[in-house]
Amino acid sequence: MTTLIGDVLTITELAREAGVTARAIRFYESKGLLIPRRAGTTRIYTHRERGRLQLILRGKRLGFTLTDIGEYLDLYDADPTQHDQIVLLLDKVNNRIGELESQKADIDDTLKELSSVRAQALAAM
Amino acid sequence: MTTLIGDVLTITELAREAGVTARAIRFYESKGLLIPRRAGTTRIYTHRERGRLQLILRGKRLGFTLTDIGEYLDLYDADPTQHDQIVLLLDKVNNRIGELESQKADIDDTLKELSSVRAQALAAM
DNA sequence: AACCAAGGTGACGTTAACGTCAACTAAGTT
DNA sequence: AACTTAGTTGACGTTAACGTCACCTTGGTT
Repeated sequence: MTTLIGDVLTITELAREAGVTARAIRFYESKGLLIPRRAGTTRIYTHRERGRLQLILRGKRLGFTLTDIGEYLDLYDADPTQHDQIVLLLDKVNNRIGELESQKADIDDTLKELSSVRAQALAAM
Repeated sequence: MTTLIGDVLTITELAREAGVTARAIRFYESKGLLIPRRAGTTRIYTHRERGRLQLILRGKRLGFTLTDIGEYLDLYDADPTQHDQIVLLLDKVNNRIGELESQKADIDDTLKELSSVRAQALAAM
């Protein structure tokens, strides 16, 4: 393949950079989460796609489904010039914030319990 | 069925209380995450099983697999009298704590971004 | 005795998120 | 020209976590 000029990547380069397989990246695209441009048939990835991939991976680490992540990504693309869009956007954002806040609470509860388990284990040594 | 006496529940009662299906509870048992006593063939659930079910559900909310959750539950059952067990336990606990801390960091990053999205939406109104 | 609701045990179906071929194409290499 | 190296598109396989029957059993109720 021709070496790409400028700040763009091929699928394998992006895959290695992000620590995922090329198959996974194509799969995300088939779900509409990534829409790279093409040079003929070959996919080319720019800074924008790299950012979106990072958001996808973070969403996965947080336990969201790809469908969830798709809606989440739409928040960034939503056109904030239409009033109805704004209201919808604010609603979605607030919901997501609520979800994450309660997830943080779960994590904090779990961390407390693990500290207690650890303390008991140390006491038994 | 005979009404159970004392602080114990049938599978449907536990299911309703926890907001899951009886099928799911039997499934968790088949994976070794719950081991209720039996009255004949009927499963009976005590305070202990209720607590474990809550831990299972929280683990799921946090995005862990049932296999992960199984190991996690073992941490509470581990016999802390044997030195080797303690060392292993501490290792697992510390790993889990590390995972959760980085998950919290992911959440905080996402919350910041969402706040920014929200601020921009509000500014556009 | 007849019945019925709650519970039990397989066994198969389903969705999500990829992995794994297989077969083909386009672009440099030798 | 022959070969090799990405990259592409189906198509089928796989694992996790249950849902959904279908069929059987048991303990109260009528």
